[in-house]
Amino acid sequence: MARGALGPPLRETLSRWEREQAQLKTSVIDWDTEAWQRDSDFAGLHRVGGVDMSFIKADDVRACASLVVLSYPKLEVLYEECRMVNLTAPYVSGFLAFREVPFLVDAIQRLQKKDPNLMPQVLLVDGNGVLHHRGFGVACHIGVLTDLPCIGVAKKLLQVDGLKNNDLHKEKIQHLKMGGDTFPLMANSGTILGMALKSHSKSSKPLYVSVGHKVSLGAAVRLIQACCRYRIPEPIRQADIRSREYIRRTTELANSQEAGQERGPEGLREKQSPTLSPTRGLEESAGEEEPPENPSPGHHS
DNA sequence: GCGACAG
DNA sequence: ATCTTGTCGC
Repeated sequence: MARGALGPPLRETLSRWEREQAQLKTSVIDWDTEAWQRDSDFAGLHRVGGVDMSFIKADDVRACASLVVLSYPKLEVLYEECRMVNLTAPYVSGFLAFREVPFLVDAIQRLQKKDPNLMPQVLLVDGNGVLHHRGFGVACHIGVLTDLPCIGVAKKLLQVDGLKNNDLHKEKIQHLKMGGDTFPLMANSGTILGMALKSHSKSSKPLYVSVGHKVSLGAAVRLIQACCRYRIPEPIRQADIRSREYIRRTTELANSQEAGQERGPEGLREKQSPTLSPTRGLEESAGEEEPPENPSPGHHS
């Protein structure tokens, strides 16, 4: 029941989500709003945030949401939070935000309350900004809800508005020579939706950078490049690493308790936040299991 | 029927 | 997103 069995209730949810995106979209600001964005060395920029979520295979409900804040330009971790959450929405391409954003915004707001001095001045988001079916990807969504400058960083091209991952596109990628090289991603309308960026000399795959909120595309690309020690910009990479590790330790703990203890449902459950107010979404998303998919065995050189 | 499908 | 080891190269 991956995509075929999604019934009428989901269809209604999707149109509700579309309306919500359209409404929030009117607040997106796609130009520089901070002085540091206009400075070639980002003078005045000291804290860059990154958010990401990791999931458990064979568990449709529990996931780990992670927020990190790194210093700039040294890219050292100043703040880190990982938290287990209960998902309320499935993943649907074009609606990623409704699956992940509530927990990430929560994390931002907790930081704001707990340690305002560590609030990031810009947030890097795993996914797209305006490079999106309706021009309102997850990076825009978080930006509007938090009022933070946000940048969308996707690892794969979302083929929308005439953008195609075809031979021409792959050829352009081949032509990217050194780290920092880019080419524009132009929609049918002539609008530049984002930039393909070779973020690291040794990576053949580019990043797809797009405006989320309160940044220009030029500043976004420059900052992403400045944050890349490896292919993935360090704030997102650290959030990813830490959330995966958190999941790994959590499932390990669960397994050891199930094996060692006869039955101890109390010890582990305490780690979850008791005060989650799930946004009204799909009630049935926590229902069934899915048989694992068998990917065809890839064989390259 | 075929292809696409951010995470 | 997740399932997964070693391997080739600097």
